[in-house]
Amino acid sequence: MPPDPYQRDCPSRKLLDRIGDRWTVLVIATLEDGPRRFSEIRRRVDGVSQKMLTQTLRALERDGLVTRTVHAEVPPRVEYALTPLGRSLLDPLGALMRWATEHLGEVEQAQQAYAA
Amino acid sequence: MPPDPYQRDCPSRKLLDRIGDRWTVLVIATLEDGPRRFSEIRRRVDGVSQKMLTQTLRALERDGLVTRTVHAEVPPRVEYALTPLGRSLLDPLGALMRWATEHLGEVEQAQQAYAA
DNA sequence: CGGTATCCTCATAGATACTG
DNA sequence: CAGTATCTATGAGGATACCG
Repeated sequence: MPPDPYQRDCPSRKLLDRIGDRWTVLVIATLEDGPRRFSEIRRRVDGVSQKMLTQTLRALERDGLVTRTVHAEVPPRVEYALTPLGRSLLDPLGALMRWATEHLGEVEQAQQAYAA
Repeated sequence: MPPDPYQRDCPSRKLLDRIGDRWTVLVIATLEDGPRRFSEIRRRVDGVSQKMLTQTLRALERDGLVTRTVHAEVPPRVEYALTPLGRSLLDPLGALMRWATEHLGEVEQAQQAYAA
């Protein structure tokens, strides 16, 4: 029996939740073109708090989507990069982001029509 | 300037949040093969409360992704169906669900490795 | 620089009860 | 059947302070 996110206790539902998470989507996309430092990601993903970014990155690390590399320098430099598994998420998440930006106008029109 | 979900106040970010929502994903997918009644959707999406399902469906209706049709019968029959705009989300969301089910095993392995 | 720890709040999911 | 209304509590997430 394959995983079934329609079932409430199937682990795939939790996974689906996490990969659709607001910060996860943007963080993964940020790492598309190569390793990035903590502060670079934070600047790129406007509005993410340090706490949430740390939390999101830890979860991605645990799930094997991202690696964390500490360079022994002063000041410390920490770089995050996508694993092959993480890279395999780029297409699905990219499609989602593209949908949101491309269809935003239609959605806003629908909202105005609905208000009336 | 196109919508940019990296910006905290861009409406596309809210939209992205909503289409990645746990219930939204499953509800949209449930409507893939045609109109469904409220109770059918509720049974299919295991664990969703009446409140959350109503809320999710209302949001989808407002955003122009789903239509709501009340059939004047006793007992009342209410059917939900995807609009063309809603159908255009099937591919991106389907890809996301497929990713979650196909890579669940790898993620779980990574989690076990991380624990050690 | 890149965190961790703590506190606090406020949104929202869930449970429950009621209705056209 | 398909909701609405109300209450509660839980936990996501922000603010702040401190640390290696």
